[in-house]
Amino acid sequence: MQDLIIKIYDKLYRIYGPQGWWPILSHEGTNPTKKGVIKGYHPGNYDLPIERNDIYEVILGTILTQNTAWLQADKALSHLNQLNALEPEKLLQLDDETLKSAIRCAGFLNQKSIYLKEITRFFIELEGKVPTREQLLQVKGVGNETADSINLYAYKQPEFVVDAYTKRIFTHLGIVDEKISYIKLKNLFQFHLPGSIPVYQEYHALIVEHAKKHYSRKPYEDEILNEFSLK
DNA sequence: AACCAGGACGTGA
DNA sequence: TCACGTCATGGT
Repeated sequence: MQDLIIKIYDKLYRIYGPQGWWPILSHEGTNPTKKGVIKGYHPGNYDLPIERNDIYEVILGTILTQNTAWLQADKALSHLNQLNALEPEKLLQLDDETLKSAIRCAGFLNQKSIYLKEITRFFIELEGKVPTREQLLQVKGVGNETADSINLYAYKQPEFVVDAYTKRIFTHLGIVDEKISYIKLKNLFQFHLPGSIPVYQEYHALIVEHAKKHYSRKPYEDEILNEFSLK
């Protein structure tokens, strides 16, 4: 099992290369494997985000992309940027209708407009400090995956991110039961991996990249990771 | 023209 | 805890 988790990572990394997550608007993309939206990815650079507004932008993105294609979240961020609102104090000044129209393309506009302002107030109160997982989970609109995404990609903390794709791939391979909880699956990865921020960041991104290509429509056929199947 | 997208929340067993 | 309905828009 230990080798399995690492071997799968190695193979995905060999195939797809560094993913450059989390994409940031102001950083021009250089990842040729990505179609459509390559803007903002910064493969191989694990120092980002550095600037306060870039950290904030990553956080906004984690909310906007909930159950939504990144392309749409990216558009919403561009709209906010046009409104000069990729800064916490500015976003709070937007009236709700303006905010909703800016993020409409990302769906769930009524909830997400509330969530964005909630997380923004929380972000300001932090005053630059790194939030704990428990603190994040208390913010309305922040669940397990979003909390871990914020910690891993905005604050570079060692929290492994699990998403629907992760569960889909690893249940398909017969490595875990489909009813496994978020926390148990997360702990499985953290137990078998070195506590490396780049590895955590890449592994989740690689899972998403691989799943988009091979797990978006049933029946799932994964000739790439099939050699690791336990079924 | 259904199906899907880098989930979270509220509710009732 | 845990399963289930709901939230919304846009791409394929």
